[in-house]
Amino acid sequence: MSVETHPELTKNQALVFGSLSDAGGPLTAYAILDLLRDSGFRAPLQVYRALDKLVEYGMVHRLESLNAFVACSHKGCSSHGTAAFAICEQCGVVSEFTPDKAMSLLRDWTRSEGFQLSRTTIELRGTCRQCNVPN
Amino acid sequence: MSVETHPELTKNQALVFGSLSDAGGPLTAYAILDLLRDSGFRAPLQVYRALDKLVEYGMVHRLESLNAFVACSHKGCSSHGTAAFAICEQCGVVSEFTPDKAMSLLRDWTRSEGFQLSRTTIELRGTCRQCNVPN
DNA sequence: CTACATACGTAATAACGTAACGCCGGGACG
DNA sequence: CGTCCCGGCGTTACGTTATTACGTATGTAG
Ligand SMILES: [Zn+2]
Ligand SMILES: [Zn+2]
Ligand SMILES: [Zn+2]
Ligand SMILES: [Zn+2]
Repeated sequence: MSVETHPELTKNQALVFGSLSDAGGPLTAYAILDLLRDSGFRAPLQVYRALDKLVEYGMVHRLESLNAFVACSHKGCSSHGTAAFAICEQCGVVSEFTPDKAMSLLRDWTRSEGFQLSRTTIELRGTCRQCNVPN
Repeated sequence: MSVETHPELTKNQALVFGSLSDAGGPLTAYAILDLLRDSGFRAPLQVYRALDKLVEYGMVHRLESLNAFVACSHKGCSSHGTAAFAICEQCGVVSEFTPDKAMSLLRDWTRSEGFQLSRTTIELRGTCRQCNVPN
């Protein structure tokens, strides 16, 4: 993986990334917009443009099954491989992990099919340990 | 049109499933709606309600990264485990496969975390063999 | 008959996402 | 210096995806 030291964030990118980091969990683009109205945000595009860059930089991940975005849980966001997410349907907590062995098997399949892989989405839905306790 | 096996489908469910089967690939809910206007469909909810049931029956899968739906490629739709999808970004072809070994590793992770798994989304984006030919 | 469950039809609205326009500031380069 | 280009930005308007709310019809159990 190339070591992507990435340029200073623009003001809007920093605001959006700050919102996601502070939230400590997933936010939709429109939720971010609402959080940033006091900072001058007025339209969805301002959020989506910043999110596009942050995703490109690997600092933010998109959760396809939620139509939401979450700050990468890796400190400093040094580049990492494919991320996977466990999403609790009770409490909404999202845990990011790196499914290296599973990815290796998926890549075996893509190679055998001649499929050139560019991006992988792995999202597990269920109930986290906290929400599982019988009470 | 298409096969009907499995639970007795209602008229609307059969129409939606037929559209997806005939398409041989993913369709959005609104694309299905347009296809079925001549059959009397007038509103998105008619499509979404049918899709909900078809997904519940395992006859249709939702592609989260496309906001689209696809008929299960297992003819007869005998029950199967978690499905995974390779989506060609050039030609749009979607290949369904069963990532049993990768799922087993993902389940190892969920067990170790006490996460109770209910649904899994695995979607690979890239370029299929056809679209990869040097030419 | 009543109560409940399931499917359905329709209208309206919410939630998510993008196209198109123009403006501005900074860097390349003649 | 002037001019060109380009990335980021702000705004309007629009397109796409999904749900809420309400009412109807039908079948079945008690
Ligand atoms: Zn990450
Ligand atoms: Zn939880
Ligand atoms: Zn399937
Ligand atoms: Zn292709």
